[in-house]
Amino acid sequence: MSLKWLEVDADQAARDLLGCKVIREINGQTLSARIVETEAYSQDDPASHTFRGKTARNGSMFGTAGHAYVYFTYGMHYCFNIVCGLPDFGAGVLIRALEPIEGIEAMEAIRNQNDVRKLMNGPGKLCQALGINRELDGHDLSEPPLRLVKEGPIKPELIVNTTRIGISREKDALRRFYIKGNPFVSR
DNA sequence: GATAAGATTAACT
DNA sequence: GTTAATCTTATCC
Repeated sequence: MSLKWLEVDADQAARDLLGCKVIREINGQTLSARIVETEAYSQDDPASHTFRGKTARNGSMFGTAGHAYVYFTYGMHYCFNIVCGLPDFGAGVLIRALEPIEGIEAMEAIRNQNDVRKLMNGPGKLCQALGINRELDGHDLSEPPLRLVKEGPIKPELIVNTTRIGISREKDALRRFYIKGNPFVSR
């Protein structure tokens, strides 16, 4: 399936990604989960890694929509983004929380966490649960071992739009989106 | 070459 | 609510 539908601006992509499914194949095992919380970032936004142009770290965000941008932060966590918009414009959507579907036991083991609500309710947590690291930076999400499948759309009245979490610039921008009432949202 | 900050998390008080 | 853990990257000498 083509991921051409991600060639839209980051805010639209962040909305469209809610409800979509992420499928990870690892060690002969299949893990899957549904996107319930996202944040939009783009080159014209001072809070975005791409604001000051292309670097070795953020290069994949200037690539084709539907690919992954994975970065390492705070000395211990990875964060998973989905590139959107047109090539050469650095934009993407941070996946902040997922609702576990398949492979819950395996993920509980790797996370050392047996409460499913706390399994993938944060950007660093879901990367640990799915075994996402820098090796997947730039990966085409229409191909294994990490795929994105369109689902939804979520009804507009079920999407909550708020300020983003954990940033120091552009704190007032309403670029965080999550599914109303979903128990797997980070906060 | 040095330094400060970071799209976080878990464990405390 | 506060803080430690831990290290890469961007930015500035």
